[in-house]
Amino acid sequence: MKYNTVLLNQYWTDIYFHLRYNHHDKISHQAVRILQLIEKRDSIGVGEVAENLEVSHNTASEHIKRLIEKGWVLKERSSHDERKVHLRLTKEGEKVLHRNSSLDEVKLKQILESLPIEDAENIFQSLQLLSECARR
Amino acid sequence: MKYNTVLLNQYWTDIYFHLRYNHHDKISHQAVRILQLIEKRDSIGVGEVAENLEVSHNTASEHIKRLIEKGWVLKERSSHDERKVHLRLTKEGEKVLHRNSSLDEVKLKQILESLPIEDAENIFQSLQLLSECARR
DNA sequence: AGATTATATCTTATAGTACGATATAAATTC
DNA sequence: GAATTTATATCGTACTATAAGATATAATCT
Repeated sequence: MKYNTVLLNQYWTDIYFHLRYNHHDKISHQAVRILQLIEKRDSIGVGEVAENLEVSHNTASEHIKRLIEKGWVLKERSSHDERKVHLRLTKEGEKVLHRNSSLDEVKLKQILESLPIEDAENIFQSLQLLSECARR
Repeated sequence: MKYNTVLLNQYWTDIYFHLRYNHHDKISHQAVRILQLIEKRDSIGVGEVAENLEVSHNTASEHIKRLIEKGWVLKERSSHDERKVHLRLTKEGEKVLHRNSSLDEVKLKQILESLPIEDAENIFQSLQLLSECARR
């Protein structure tokens, strides 16, 4: 069977375009990427951020400094190896990331509640399955 | 019935985090937003871009100038009203936007082909339905 | 003690973001 | 047809983001 990934992507981008948050955060491209990385990874340091964004370690260090100044990220030194840093999001950082990458929960709920239960459950199960495959 | 939109968003962001493109485009936050807006709207001018991004018209005009310089956007004057501008994406602009908002079609295809046909079809139909609801 | 690793800071350079003021040119109103 | 409105463009200015090389520091490993 041939799958129409082009059409699937059209659905995907339409959903995000129409259901995303209308926020007023002043946030840069790299800032969102770093926040995402920190949230999705169990434990991550400055070097791994640099590697992932494909920028130099000093650039990554500067980015993180700015995110800490904004109150979105916390830095902790590893107890085993005091050179290493563990990054994690603050509550505010989680909120900012949510507004910049998730679907608006009010809009989402309205749609789900307007659908027949089996359709809503299908959406839920489909995304669950796809996310599990995506994580390998 | 209560829907767990928080969990659904976790699936959503996991999917995008793991299946997005690893691109090397140097692109800013606002540039992606404007490209998306131009692609999703039938016809859009400078003023509407400004309104949508909630920036002043001169700022929007500057953004668009830069996108034109990069070869991602084309500007055409309306034939009915020569003051108005119609913006549209170039082929290259479409590609850049795709790499910055869509799911990697190779990764997506691999996953869909690894699933039972009814699961893949369910994913397809679920996203189709959700996108239709999102567009109203 | 010396090498390596992980991160931070300083300097410099370029691009992105934003807006007020002003300009232009087409369309509309009086 | 002169005055006004509308849509967009440009100029000047200011501040932030992005990036990397050079250098520094401090912990850990050999």
